[in-house]
Amino acid sequence: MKVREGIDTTPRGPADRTRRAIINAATGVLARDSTASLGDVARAASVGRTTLHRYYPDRATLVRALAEEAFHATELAIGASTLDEGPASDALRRLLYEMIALGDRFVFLLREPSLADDPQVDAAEARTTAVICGLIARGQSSGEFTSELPAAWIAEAVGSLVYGAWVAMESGTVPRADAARFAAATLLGGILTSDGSGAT
Amino acid sequence: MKVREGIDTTPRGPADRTRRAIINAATGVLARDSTASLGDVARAASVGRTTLHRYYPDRATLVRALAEEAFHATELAIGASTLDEGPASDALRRLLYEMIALGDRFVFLLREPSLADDPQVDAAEARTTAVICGLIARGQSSGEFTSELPAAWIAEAVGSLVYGAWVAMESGTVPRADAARFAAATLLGGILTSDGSGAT
DNA sequence: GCGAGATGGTACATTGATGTTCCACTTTGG
DNA sequence: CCAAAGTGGAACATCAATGTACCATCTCGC
Repeated sequence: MKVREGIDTTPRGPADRTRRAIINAATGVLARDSTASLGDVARAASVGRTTLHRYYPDRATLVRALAEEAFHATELAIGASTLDEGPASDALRRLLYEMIALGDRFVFLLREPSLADDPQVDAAEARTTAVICGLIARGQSSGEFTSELPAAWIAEAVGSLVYGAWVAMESGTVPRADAARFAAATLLGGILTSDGSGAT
Repeated sequence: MKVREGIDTTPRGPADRTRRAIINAATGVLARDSTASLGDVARAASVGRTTLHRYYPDRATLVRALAEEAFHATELAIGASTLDEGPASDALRRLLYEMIALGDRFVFLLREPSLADDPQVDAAEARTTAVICGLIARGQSSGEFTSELPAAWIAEAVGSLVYGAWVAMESGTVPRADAARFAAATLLGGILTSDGSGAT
């Protein structure tokens, strides 16, 4: 069995379809309940538990595969946001839209406890954080973004708001179509009215 | 993993001290890893596993007690923020400070999977959410806060940023002393510079 | 139709967390 | 000082999740 399989996008074999079904279902289930049993995962994927083990002998192996998939998707999202082009604020807005479109996949990375201090994951996270911090720094030196807040904090706020948007969509608090727009508006402009007066 | 101590409010019985030690330690441990074993919890509380069971026979019982404690603390925090007084923006700022000061206790509520669809918890959460939404609505009708964003979303954003601030403190990304200020600045004013020009 | 590949189900062994019981030890209040 | 309360540890029994083995079935392409 090849080591890196589930990561690539190419719709190869006919039965590799199963692998993707498992990846997708497992990400969804585990993002919502990290303590779900493998039986739950298998059921969500409409697959026998045996088959699940055939593809991913371990729970650890499965989780790792999901993490790699999720990170790959995240990197694609970052790439699709073309962070180097145009005003930093527009780039950041694009990034928020792309990250929120990741749905499950981003949230899974935040919520799976076993990934908490995994060196591989930490490294991948550091990489993407660095890219985002780069964008923030660009916006700060161009004068678009405030320099009163450290770039690292703003990067953290990006993640938090993406997470919040997911929760809000998940609970029905906010329509899926609006979530990204709301998150972007909140992060960029805050919630104060422009003049700040309390005038009615 | 050190857990904070002196949060105790009611200096009741002499050996009820143990109960508080367990509550505090357990909240800290489980907020960081919801899959931690009861042995881990007991060790963090410097208590025998037997003693832990003596106070909380069940894991479920323990978790419920922690949740009640956490919600109580949250309600105290909201109360201490005097949300009805003064400008809504100041009130919201106070709320952020208080909630971030909750530390573990707020995060635990977000991360414990078994609380996900607990009716008691949902009810308590709805109560606090309603209060926060009330504050937001007040700010919106006074013209302080934008009305372009639904109050429910802003309330969600509050929670997300509190969570983000905790993570940032936890990872050392942001000094504990600054986290609340950063979160408040981000939520209220956003990250764009006031004029929005890209002028250097 | 046939064989290869893939799947699902049953059955089983293992493991780690959990909850309980019992007992010896320490602390504390009187 | 003594009894009561509180505590920790060892030693279980239980249980759910996990991982494995085996087999029957299904569905392809040929």
